[in-house]
Amino acid sequence: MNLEKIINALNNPTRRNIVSWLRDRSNFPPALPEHADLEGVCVAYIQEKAGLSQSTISNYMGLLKDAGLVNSERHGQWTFYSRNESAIQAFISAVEKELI
Amino acid sequence: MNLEKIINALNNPTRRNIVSWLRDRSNFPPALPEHADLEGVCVAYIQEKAGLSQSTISNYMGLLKDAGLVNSERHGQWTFYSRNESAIQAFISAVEKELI
DNA sequence: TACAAATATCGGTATATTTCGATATATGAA
DNA sequence: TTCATATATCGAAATATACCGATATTTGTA
Repeated sequence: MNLEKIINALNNPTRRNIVSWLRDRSNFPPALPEHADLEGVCVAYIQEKAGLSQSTISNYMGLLKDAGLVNSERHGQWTFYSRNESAIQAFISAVEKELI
Repeated sequence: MNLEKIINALNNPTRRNIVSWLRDRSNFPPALPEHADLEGVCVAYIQEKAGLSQSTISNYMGLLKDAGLVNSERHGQWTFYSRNESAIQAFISAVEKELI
């Protein structure tokens, strides 16, 4: 758990939004039928929702992944990102421990 | 409650340390006798503990204050900073609400 | 009033972050 | 193998942050 990296990753409103949006698949367009049973959301959908360039979102997802806040799985040409719930919980606990 | 400002203020290890150190007065040298009944810690003590320049710490305390995480009270030539517990608690709650 | 101490503000340099467009890579399909 | 699609990486410009030393401000005291 790298608190420094996590706070850094969350020190940006779009990245916080992404983590929040990923709570609910219905924040994004429906998955393609062949992806129906896969977890996570592809980069293109996140990009569309965030309204920033493809490269920026790819970079953001890399930061969130590197911080451990999201998981990624590649399936064919797509990378699917989903929340890492236990890491998010651990982060909250760490903030409480460090601050409270 | 400006989450953006707060996360920004906490996106620095020294500033997080300061908020943490302020939990316990005994992290600093004893107060002068004439300040014995005052809440908070003066800038010089915080500076000494942090090991950064006076201007940097003054700036940091301004950021923490502006974010609402600390209170300040001026008494004579001294400014005493103390934690704003309710703001800290509100921040934790906001992070939970936004992320969890 | 003059001085010293504590803190705040200013101006600057080095470094980091934001965000983009262009390009590279990987993969499925024709 | 060639092409199109999805994603990742690169290089750059604009902006923000981390700190510092120097200076200004405030206040108590000689």
